[in-house]
Amino acid sequence: MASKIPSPGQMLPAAFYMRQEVTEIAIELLGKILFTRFDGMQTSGRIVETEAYAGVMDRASHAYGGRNTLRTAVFYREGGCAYVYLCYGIHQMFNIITGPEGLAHAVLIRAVEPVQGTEFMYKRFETKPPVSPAFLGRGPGNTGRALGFRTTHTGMQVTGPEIAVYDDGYTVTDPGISPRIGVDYAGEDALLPYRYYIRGNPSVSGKKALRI
DNA sequence: TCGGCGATTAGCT
DNA sequence: GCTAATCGCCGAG
Repeated sequence: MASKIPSPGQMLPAAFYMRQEVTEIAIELLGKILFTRFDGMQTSGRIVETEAYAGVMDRASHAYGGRNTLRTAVFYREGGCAYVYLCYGIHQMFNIITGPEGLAHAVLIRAVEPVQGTEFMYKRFETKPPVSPAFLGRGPGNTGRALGFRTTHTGMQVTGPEIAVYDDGYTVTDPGISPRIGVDYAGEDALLPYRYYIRGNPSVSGKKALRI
């Protein structure tokens, strides 16, 4: 599936991210191409796993309870900008802020299937034994690393030129749906069916460490 | 100012 | 199944 580079297609406009329904946006992002160009390296991957974070009412969200700090201020901006944060001191997690200004919704990109620039991705991993390309974008930490995201990219627009999302015509029918991963601290909100993925895709995370 | 901890991952038992 | 790695954030004091 990742063997050929798709035509660029149409970049999703800013209006796509400004809609109210964050779960709808998270589902529609499945199958789209996420592109980055950092430090002269162009890389892209097909989004195969996302999670929705529903603003100040969602205990799993960094904006829960209306929290508004230096780190989370970007949540309250108009949809269409990046939120990249450091997790466990190691992993750069890439999110897209959605909804109108003030709503504080976000979509976490949890996995991509590498499409373009895999040689740069391998370089970013300084990878040891050869692994399948699918491994490079499996899970949010690996996705952030493969595509070169850093926390300093927070606030950058995802409508180009450094970050962009394209629709190349790939369609997803019957996406998988489950509770979000790693948010047990969120109580009842941890049970919300806010994780979406392309069934059977080898880059989707969660499956027992099959590190091919 | 200080200390606990996290939207994770990989490697070892 | 268990845990180290690793550091900025944020609530407590």
